[in-house]
Order: sequence, then C-alpha cells, then structure tokens
Amino acid sequence: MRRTPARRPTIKDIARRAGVSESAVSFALNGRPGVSEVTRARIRRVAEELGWQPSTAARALSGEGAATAGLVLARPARTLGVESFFLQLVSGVQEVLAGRGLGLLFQVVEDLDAECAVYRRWWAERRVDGLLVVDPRADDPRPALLDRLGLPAVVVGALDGRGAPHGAISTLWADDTGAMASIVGHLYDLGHRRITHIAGLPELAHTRRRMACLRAEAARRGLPDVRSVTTDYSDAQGAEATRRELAGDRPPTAIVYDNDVMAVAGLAVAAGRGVPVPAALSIVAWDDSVLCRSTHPALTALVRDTAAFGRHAAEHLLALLDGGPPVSVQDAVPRLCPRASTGPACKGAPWPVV
Amino acid sequence: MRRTPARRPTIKDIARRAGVSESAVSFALNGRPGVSEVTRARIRRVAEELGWQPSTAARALSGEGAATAGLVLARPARTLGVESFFLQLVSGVQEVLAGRGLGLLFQVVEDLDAECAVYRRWWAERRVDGLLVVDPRADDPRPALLDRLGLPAVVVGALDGRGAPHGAISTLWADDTGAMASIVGHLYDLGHRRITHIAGLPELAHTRRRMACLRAEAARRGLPDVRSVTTDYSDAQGAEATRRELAGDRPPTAIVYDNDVMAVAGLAVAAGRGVPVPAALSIVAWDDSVLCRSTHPALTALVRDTAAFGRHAAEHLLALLDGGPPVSVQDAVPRLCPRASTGPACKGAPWPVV
DNA sequence: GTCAACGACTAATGCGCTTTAGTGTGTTAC
DNA sequence: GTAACACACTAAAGCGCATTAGTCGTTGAC
Repeated sequence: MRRTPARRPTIKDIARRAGVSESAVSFALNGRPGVSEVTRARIRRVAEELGWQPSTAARALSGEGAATAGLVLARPARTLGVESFFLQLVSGVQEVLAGRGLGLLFQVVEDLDAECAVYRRWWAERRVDGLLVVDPRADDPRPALLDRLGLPAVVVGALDGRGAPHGAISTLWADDTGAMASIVGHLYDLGHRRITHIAGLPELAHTRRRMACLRAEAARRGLPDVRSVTTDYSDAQGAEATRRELAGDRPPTAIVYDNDVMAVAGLAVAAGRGVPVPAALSIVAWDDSVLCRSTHPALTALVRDTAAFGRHAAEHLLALLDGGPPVSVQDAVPRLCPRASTGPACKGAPWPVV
Repeated sequence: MRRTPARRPTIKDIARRAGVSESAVSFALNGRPGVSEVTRARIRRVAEELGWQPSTAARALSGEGAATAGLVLARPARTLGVESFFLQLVSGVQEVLAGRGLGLLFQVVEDLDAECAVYRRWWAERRVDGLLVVDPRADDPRPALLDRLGLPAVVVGALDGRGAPHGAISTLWADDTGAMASIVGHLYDLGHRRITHIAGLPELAHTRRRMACLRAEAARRGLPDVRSVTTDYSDAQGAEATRRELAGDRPPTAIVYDNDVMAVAGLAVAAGRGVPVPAALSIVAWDDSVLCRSTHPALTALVRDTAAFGRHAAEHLLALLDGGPPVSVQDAVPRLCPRASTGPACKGAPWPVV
C-alpha cells in the first residue's frame, strides 16, 4: 500500500535539466566560484522550478553540519508545562534559527544526568551542530562535557558570569543581581522591612545569585528580617512556603516569588486566609506573564522580554557556528512593572487572622 | 582556534578493532543475519567500548529515514507561551519518541501558510519521517498536503473524526462532544439556565465541535439563553468577552471558557466588578492546569491527561512509521473536576453592579 | 567423488552532496 | 607562435552507513 509520491528532486535532476554537471549545480547554488553568472542564474531557476532543497542528511554527511541546534529541558514532569518562560524562549530561539535554515531539536528529560546522556547521543549521532543550555547550575558539568565533545553552545542564564568561557561556549546572562536590587528598592521605598524571597531550585545558579543579592541588599539597608526559602518552582511548594511564612510570628509584609506560578499560588493562599493584598501583604513575581495580569489584584512583576532573550541566545549560537569567538554578555536588564499587588507596608499588627 | 576534539567513532573504527569488514559490523549491529553469534557479540562489545552511535545523517542518506518527527505550532507570537497544553503535549510526545531513538524537530510559526511551507521544506530536506499535526481546522489543507508529500502524520485533535483517513494520516481525537455535554449537565444540575461559552479560535475544528454540541445540548434541554462567542484564546480577549457578557441585560449565570488562561482572566474580571464567584457566577475552564488550582476560588475544570494524549499520539505515529495502517481513534474521555468556582445558580436579580 | 547448498564473511555500490583534482578553451604576454 | 594563465566546467573521491552481489570454505545429498 505504500505509495511512491512526489519524488524529491536532487541536484542530479537539476544537472540533467540544466545540461550541466552536478558539481556545477553545487557551485552555482552555494555561491561558489566556478560557474559563469549566466549558468548560475539558469541553474538557480531550474532549482526553483523543481522546488529543490538540499538534503540535510547529505549535507551533514559531507561535513557541513546537521543544520540543527539542540535544546534539552531537564525538568521533572511534575513542574512542567507551567511557566510561560520556556515556550517563549523557544519561540524566540527558533525564530532566529529558522531564519538561517536551522532546525531545533527539542527534548524534555527528567534530570541532569539524562540531559548529559542526550548530549552524548546527539553528538555521536551527529544530530546537532550546537546547543542551547538552560538552567545553569553551580558546579555545572555540562560546559565541560560540551567542550570535550567539541559542541558549540550558548549557556542561557549565566554561570555567574565568572570563569573565562570554555572552548566554544558562550554565556548569555540576565542581570539577576540588578533585578533583585530593583525589587528590594521598590519594596523598601514602600516601607517594607520584612521581606521573604520564595526562590526556585537551590541548585540553579541564578537562584543562588538572587539569594546572594537579596542578602547583600538586606545587609546594606540594615534589614534583619529578610530571608530566602527555596522550592521546586511548583505551585504546590510556592503555596506551602507562603502558608509557612504567613503563619510565623513576624510574617513578612512583602513576598518576592521566583516565578509567576508560585506568585499566583501565593496570592491564592493569601486570599484564602483573608490576608488582603496589597493592604497587608505585597507580592512581587519574577517574570511576567498572562498569569500576573489576570489575577485580582494584578501582580507587580519583573518584566523581561523572554522571546528576545531567546533570539539573542540563538544569535550568539549562530556566531559561534560561524566560527566566532565565545563571548560572555549580559542581556537587557529586566524592568520592574508595578501593579496592584504592591503597596505601602502595613504597620501595626499584621492583619486579622481568620 | 578550532580544536579537533574527540573524534566520533564510525563503523570503520569498529571494523578495524574487531578485525572484520564494515559490512559485518553493519550486519551485527542491526541484527541482520550474515554474522555468527560469536562475532556479533564481539562487534557489539567493541561498539560499546567506543561509544559508537550510528550517524543519523548517514542512516538517513542510505534510505533509513531521518529518525526524526516534526511538530509545528502555528500560533501568533502574542498568544504563545501561556497555555500549559503544548509543553505537556510535547513532553508526552517525545517521551515516546525518545524511547525509539527518534528526535523531535520543533518549530513555531505565525500562521497556517507558514506551517505548510515548513512541511514542504522539511520534506524536501528529508528532515523528518513523520509529523504531528495539531490544531486541526475545518477545511484543513494539511492532511492533503502531507498525503501528497507522502509524509506519515498523526492529526491530534480530530478532523471531526469524519472522512476516511488519508494515505498515511492517522487521527487521534478527544471527545469534545461528550466533554461539553458533561459540562452542560453539571451546570444544568446546579440550576444554571443562562450559559455562555467563551470559545477559542473559530477556525479550529474542535472549537466548532464544542459550539455545535453546546447548541445541541441547549436545544435538547430547552435553554434559549445559551450561546458561544469566539476569541483568539488570549487573556485579553477572554477578559473582554467576559466584560461584554457581564454588562448585558440578562448576563449568564455560568461561563464556560475554552482554555485555562481565559478562565482565569474572566475570574479576574468578575472579581474586579465585585461579582462573587460562584455565588453570582459560575466558571468552568476547559483544560486544567496550575492556573485553575491556584486561583481563589479554584476553578472547576475539565481535566485531561495531556501528556498521555501526547504519548498516544506519538505511539500512533510510530505505528504508521512501522508501516501500520492509518487509524482514527478517540482518546480517553476528559473528566470534569468540580471545584469552588461552580455552585448553584443565582436566582433573582443578577448581582449588585458596582 | 562431484555438485549444490549453506553459513560466514568481504567487496562494491549507492544514497545526495561538497570538494579537490583535473580538462579543455580562449586570452594575454613576449 | 608558443608559453603561461585565467576561466568555465567536468570527473572523481569521500562523508558513514545499508545493502546487494559476490567469495570461500564446509556440509550434505546422491
């Protein structure tokens, strides 16, 4: 029953129709010298007519690379499909890649080991020319691995900006430190002195940076009741952490959440306990999304253009693939967008506990 | 500066080390007859030692297919990165694909034309062996195109289940009709008679099916004040539609939203206007997610296991690639999970408008 | 004792493309 | 008038693998 539909044209077909050799076709279509402009134009026209596209497999086999970049997401299935961050990032990434005819190979795995295994396999299979690495960690094994494999990569989200970039590994980092400082500044100006930071996964590098910056800011401004607690980014842990904080002796007057999902979950917890936001509790979300704009009150959020971030990452990867030197650059500074969930700190007794 | 790191082993390396010919290696590693079991074992061992993986490019070139499936998402950037649906779906999809060593090529484009262009390109480039097609529409050009190109595909989300499957196109559809019936039943039992369905994109097949079923149910139960309005799935249009509905003469006592994002946006609109949920307005979300569980009140939602849906779709694709016949099957029926956002219909005057 | 058949393996070809090494022609230099 | 050379193009090799067509030695049948 297998039909043999529309056969795909090859350069041989073009060569035959244009009455030249296959090599002439290759030269013509790749802009190489060796054919006259007249012939080149003729060949181009024939190729167009036939709807020819180079076979990526054949290209890859003759040393041109796979025309594909890879992106692996190591997230337990549980915490997946929530944050808007990744789809946006991916969207931006492949917008740029597609512009250069590169495909994006995408995989979701459970953990870091599996991610490394995927890299090894992709490398051995010659599936990808380069990679985008997300969620960098402290003591991240991936840059070294990729360096050893000779796979160019862009680490998205920073390795502390520290350490000279490896072989062909660029780094694109967001200014978490500056962002955190601006959040604390915003809250401080509103009179908040007891601030809790409900952070994400403790092993991620940017989590650590945010926590460190919070500590530094607290020290600088002399705020004793400021702390971070880590979670797995899930709504469940965000809610749980919020409950614990609100149940304490001296509950915070403001909470900063490391993602939108937890912020929304925290808001729901507050609403459920009759804690008015922002009258008794201010809430800030790190990363904006529809979520933050759709709640009532709308959440003050740290806005960054994630799709643009993805585009930039992809551009850095292309530069590497073109043989450019690895770089380590900071992307645009995120901006705090104040909305209804932050307001002046509540003095006196926290609030009527229900 | 380009290093030449760890060279990837080829079957030639294995052949040399095992002291056999390259063909023997190929036979051994592919389970083909032509080598003794002893030799086969030895070759396998050597391959293992060298960490050999077949080059997908070479495989593809010698007619074995690209070991890759494709998935294109045609969504205007604006409405992207919100719904949990896709990341979950993709997660399920490639869990199954990865089990068979298939990669997933992922692309986001702006519209249907661009999507078709991607299919053509991938086909000509021999990049993919098969495709997963999402968001089927009325008069969808894609199945015919893919059929013409000879690309196996699984249409996820149904072409009305109607029409014999094409060449190598399977269909996996969710039971939107049954789901809508269960939602209407739930609301009817709570006393709701005026129900608005804030639907998604009108051109999508499942939107039409849901709308048709709603009309049928309304007719069957004799409910005159039941209607659907279409949107682009965005929070903005969801909120806008909600505002319009609530401002009408005889506002609905219940609203069904076609995705979680609009439901949350609708809830925020209600909260902003002082319309108590569920006392004065019941809300149902189609598709559950963290969002629905994180709001206050939590949203009654239609729960389906999207990752499983993706897994099943991938399995059907694998079956097609193995030469199996195209099928058209219905996936598990979604389940309505009642939460706090639905309650008895409010009699009398709608509510105190603020 | 010869021939067919079989098992275990090797040689050779092709997939579609890039690239290097030619080949033949026209032009310029002296 | 021949050498040197640029130019437009062709021939051939190679990328890594699968596959088809051999090759060679061993068995079994008659």
